[in-house]
Amino acid sequence: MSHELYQRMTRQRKVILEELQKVTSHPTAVGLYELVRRKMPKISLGTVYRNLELLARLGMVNKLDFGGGEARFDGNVQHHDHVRCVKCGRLDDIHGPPLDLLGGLANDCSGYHILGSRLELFGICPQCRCREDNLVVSDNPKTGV
Amino acid sequence: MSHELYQRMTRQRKVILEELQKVTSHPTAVGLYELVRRKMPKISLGTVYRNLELLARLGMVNKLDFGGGEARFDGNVQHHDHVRCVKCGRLDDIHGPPLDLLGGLANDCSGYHILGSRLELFGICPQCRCREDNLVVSDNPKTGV
DNA sequence: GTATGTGCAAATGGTTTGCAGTGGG
DNA sequence: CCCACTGCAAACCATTTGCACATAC
Repeated sequence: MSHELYQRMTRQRKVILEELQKVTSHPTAVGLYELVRRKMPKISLGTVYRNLELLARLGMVNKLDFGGGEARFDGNVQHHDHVRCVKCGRLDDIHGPPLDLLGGLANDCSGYHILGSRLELFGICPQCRCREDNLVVSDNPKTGV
Repeated sequence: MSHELYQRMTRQRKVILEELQKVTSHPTAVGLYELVRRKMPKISLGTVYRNLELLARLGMVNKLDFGGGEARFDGNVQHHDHVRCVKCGRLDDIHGPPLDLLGGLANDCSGYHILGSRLELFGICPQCRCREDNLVVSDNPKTGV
């Protein structure tokens, strides 16, 4: 998306990108920090934040910043929509045809120059529906890992 | 939405609700705090936050918590979508037919029990387009007031 | 060699909370 | 009269930033 280029591919930047592309779980910055620390124990959280921000600007990762406290990150940069669980905050992909709504809407947006759109669905995730039935699951909704 | 009821209609709660319903500008908590202080100078920011949270739980106001730092609040509780300006953070209503997308999507959402949806468009607002042409506007994007 | 990147720790900014006192019903 | 609510200030938590050192190129 941007034409800015990073200057150096540091070991840290490489591991951060690789670990994020390896998972499908939309980790938070802290969750990814914990993943990356397994490979590189001395990395700092600040470095993870700085690199995620840079990679997001470069369009190499997606920052999913739908309110609710923490942002989540996605190594899949193709446009796709998401579903969030209102109970645990878990975020999943929506598989299926992308929603192209811009055509019909761009005309009546109070004079805005429309650049893009984002759809968030919310509901109860399968895990939380199970929990309601007293079944145990092992995911950690807090860090998204 | 919720069946919880507040216990007391305090002066503070009343003014907060009235001031929010009076404007169409989707203020932040701090922006609303400043509006309310004109009527009630000794009110505290914590009280504004506590009441906004309660009123949102009761479905009497809408909390618009699309990432990007601060949440914004809307006294109009009818469902309607929003456009956000990527330059100044301003948030406007989308006037026009509501987007009912749930029907076609609910089937393929990874087993989620879908409760609702929210569409955010983003672009450049009329004010920022003017600013690019060196015109002056008086809005305060910071507080949304 | 050198500017960019890192680790660390402190700062920031929006929001929440503990507590002692207030007031709505 | 009493418990929910308030003002105040401190705490919280995700994120950002300043600084001295390290390292990719």
